[in-house]
Amino acid sequence: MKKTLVVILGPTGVGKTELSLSLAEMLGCPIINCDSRQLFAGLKIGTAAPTPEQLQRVQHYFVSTLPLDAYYSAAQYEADVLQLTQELFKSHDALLLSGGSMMYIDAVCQGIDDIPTVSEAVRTKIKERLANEGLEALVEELQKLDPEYYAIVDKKNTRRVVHALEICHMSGQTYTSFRTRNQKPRPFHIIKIGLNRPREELFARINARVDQMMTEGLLDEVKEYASYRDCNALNTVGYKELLHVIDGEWELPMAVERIKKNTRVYAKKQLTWFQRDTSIEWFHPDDVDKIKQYINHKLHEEILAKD
RNA sequence: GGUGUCAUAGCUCAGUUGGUAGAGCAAAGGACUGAAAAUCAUUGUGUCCCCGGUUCGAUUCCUGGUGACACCA
Repeated sequence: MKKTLVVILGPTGVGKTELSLSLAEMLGCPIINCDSRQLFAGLKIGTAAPTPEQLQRVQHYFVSTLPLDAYYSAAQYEADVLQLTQELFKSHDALLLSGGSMMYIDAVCQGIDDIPTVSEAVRTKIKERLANEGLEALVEELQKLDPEYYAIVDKKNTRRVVHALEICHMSGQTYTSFRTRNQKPRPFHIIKIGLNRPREELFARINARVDQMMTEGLLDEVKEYASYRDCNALNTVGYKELLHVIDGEWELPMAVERIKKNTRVYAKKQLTWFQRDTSIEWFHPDDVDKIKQYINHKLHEEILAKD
């Protein structure tokens, strides 16, 4: 029988965690976390990570497994999840992948191109040149080294330009040559369940959740890990704003408002990304029975199709 | 009841010496392939409270009304 990965996705704060637990119990399977920040140990309150009770209810993978200063990427996540699913599918017909990190979901479901990992030396070199010569100089060089990517790249987006240039230097080839955008085949079926609510409802939940995080002690959590401020893990909504408070630059109420706003913006960004994916079947998180019915229907259908 | 001030974008307000208006916040929409909760970029038509008057023309000036606030009774 062909194995199935059930993906639960949606904007932050929509209610993925609770529904995933319920589905995991129905399917008798563990949950693979697909939230790029819940991966880091320590970021609990601010990422709304599953609670100890929830972790007890259902076995989770990739929650709090990385040190804050770890280098990690969507590509690494793809490899890690594929390896894990290979193991888990030996004892399960269905697995649950739950989270809102768009690129991580795509990495698992479609794969991302095989691009060389940039060495520390190259990364540092380009970084220095960016500081000394400015973005425009790098854009100009990219035009020479990879005109095809130059034509389509967002020339104001430092990250994109720098990364393309890093790859050119790293490999001696164009960045374009690695960008096949081919969809990689997976040895399992994929069902995507999208969760969404009316915008007002979603935003009200987000605002309330931020207040809740503050009463749970988010400020202390940020203080505790403030020394990791330069790590990517801390470049996260909720953490970056409160670091300004710790530094005495912002008043707390203002920071809380910013966290709410930035979380709302993030939620919208997620929805924009997901909207392009026509394979997603959308539900309101409260329609638990409907969702269960849909999943059972799909699982059954795919068993029949396979047999 | 009297006097005064105010009424402009979802909110707080600016402004137009009379030629139908713009900031902040909020909001909306978008891009995205090895840092992605990251990074980048786009978007302001609103009965200028209502009826009338003056005027070629009123959101702007004037009469009246309505509402809010303040003060005096």
